Amino acid sequence: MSEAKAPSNFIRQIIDRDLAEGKNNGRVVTRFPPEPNGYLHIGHAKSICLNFGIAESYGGACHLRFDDTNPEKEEDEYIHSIKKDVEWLGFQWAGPVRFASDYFDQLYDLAVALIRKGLAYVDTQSPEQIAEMRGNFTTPGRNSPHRDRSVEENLALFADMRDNKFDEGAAVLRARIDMQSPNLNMRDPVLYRIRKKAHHQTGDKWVIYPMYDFTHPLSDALEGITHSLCTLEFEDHRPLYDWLVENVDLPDEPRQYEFARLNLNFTVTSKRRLKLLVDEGHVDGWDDPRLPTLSGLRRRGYTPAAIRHFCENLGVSRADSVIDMSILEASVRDDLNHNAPRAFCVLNPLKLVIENWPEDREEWLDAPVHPQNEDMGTRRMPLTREVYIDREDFREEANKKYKRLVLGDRVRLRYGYVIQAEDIVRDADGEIVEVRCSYDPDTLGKNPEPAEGQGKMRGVIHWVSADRGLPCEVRLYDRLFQTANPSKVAEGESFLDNINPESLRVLQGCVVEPGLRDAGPESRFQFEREGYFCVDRDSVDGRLVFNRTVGLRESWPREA
RNA sequence: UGGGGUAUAGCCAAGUUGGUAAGGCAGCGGGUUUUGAUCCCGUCAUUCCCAGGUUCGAGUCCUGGUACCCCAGCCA
Repeated sequence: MSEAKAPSNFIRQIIDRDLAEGKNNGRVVTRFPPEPNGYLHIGHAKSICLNFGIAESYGGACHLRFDDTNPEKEEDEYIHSIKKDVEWLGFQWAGPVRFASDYFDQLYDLAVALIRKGLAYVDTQSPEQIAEMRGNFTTPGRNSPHRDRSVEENLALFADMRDNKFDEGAAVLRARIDMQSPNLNMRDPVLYRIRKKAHHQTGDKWVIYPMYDFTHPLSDALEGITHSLCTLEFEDHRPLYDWLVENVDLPDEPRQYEFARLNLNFTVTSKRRLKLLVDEGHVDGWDDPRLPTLSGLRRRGYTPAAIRHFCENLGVSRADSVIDMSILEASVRDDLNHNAPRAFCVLNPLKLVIENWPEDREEWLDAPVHPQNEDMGTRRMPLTREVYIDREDFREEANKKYKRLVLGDRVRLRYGYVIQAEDIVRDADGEIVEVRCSYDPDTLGKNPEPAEGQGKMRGVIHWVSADRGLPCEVRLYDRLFQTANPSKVAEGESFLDNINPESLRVLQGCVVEPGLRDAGPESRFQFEREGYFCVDRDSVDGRLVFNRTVGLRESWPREA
């Protein structure tokens, strides 16, 4: 796969300009700040590629920082999976894994400093009162009766909050900004709230937890982040981000820039919805191959390179967009086409008996591992009297557009001999259970002489020895949802109603070439003429399970 | 309804002192091929949300509209 030089985008232009102006002493430091409350998905990959990609190409650094300010939703399991996914994509964060919770002490001190400046106060109104007083789009907010408490009183109250002297919800620390602001985020936003819940990192040390709006800009400043990249919905928060950076006494002044999040059609990328699909068992866990989670894509057979290439080709802009699933699929096809070893697998076996082939003869044929890349070497496959071909590759009769085996016509067994279908055997129900054929011994590696009375060579089909082939299971996936925008639902319906009932088709009794006996989970192959597949972790010794990553592009007329 | 944003091909997306519409995916036509794949070649916006205006010249500037997205958590 060609090394894509990261295309220009408005963020890189900002950085170029900053560098030209000598800002930040020439440093470029970004961060990827997931909340450990779910698994990473393809949308996060865009952010990861952007942040790490920028650090890489500017000789800067990118931090991995867990934005763990809400102990009610966060879990260790997510921390592990997120680290694994970032590494799997091929990125390495600078320095240690960081946590916003690492800064809880400093954050507390900064909050105290804000109180001292008269820029923050403890509000002991109820949540309902606070919401009511905040006003709405058309009505300005009204000042809290506690807005003008003395610094001393605020200091004491905030200490009481920390010291567990209040019930949950009984008090919050708020910034003292402007209740009249047309931007609701500036109407004295809550900075700290009380949550009597153990935290996965800090245990029960704290009963007060800082809000995202307070934590994020200050964590950025504390880490010396220069460019803090986030998605569009945080745009309205930027004035608050700037307010905090300005009013707090820290040397670095990070800047926030927003870009459009990635949306893919026919799937969902919201942690809430993904979690629901997992929790309600609509899918087989967070790594279900139908999910756009990174672990799901990995299990599906996607490569890190394919995902990175996909993200780099997307571009970065501020326009809302929905990318076609087909573009993601194209990226993995492109990668696997170049890099996946080839193999034969018959998905829907139909027995083919070569009548003029001796019973006990077993001929090991050479085949390239990759027809366009000799460096990948060769593989050997046994040809025996009885082989399996796909039912789709045989018809009693067909028009000339059909390039497979037809009764009376000839076809090549790929990397083997040319055969001619002579007869068929049916079972009691009239179903074809066997095709009898003859082979031409003079056609290995060369085309047959045109001869009288013989059918034409219609094409090439794959096959697997009936004696030597390995039985396996193949799982064919389709899009998880039937509608392009699953979240768009009629009154009273949920996105779950848009689930595609046929998103998974399990094929039993498939047969794969014997060379794959020891293939381990996540090894990827192109099953020639079928598509790209990878070994699923459900495989057990002696019985492989394959997931179809994506089919080959098919551009032939189906009416043939 | 107040605020903040965004509109360039079927889907993304470049376009930066106004100078005559990149690239990717998809599509279409042809060639090669022991994978109906790959690969190769060609083709694919007289027009940039709409309407006016400025200008020799506008996707880029001005004016006025329209559509869509985000915000009223003690979530992130």
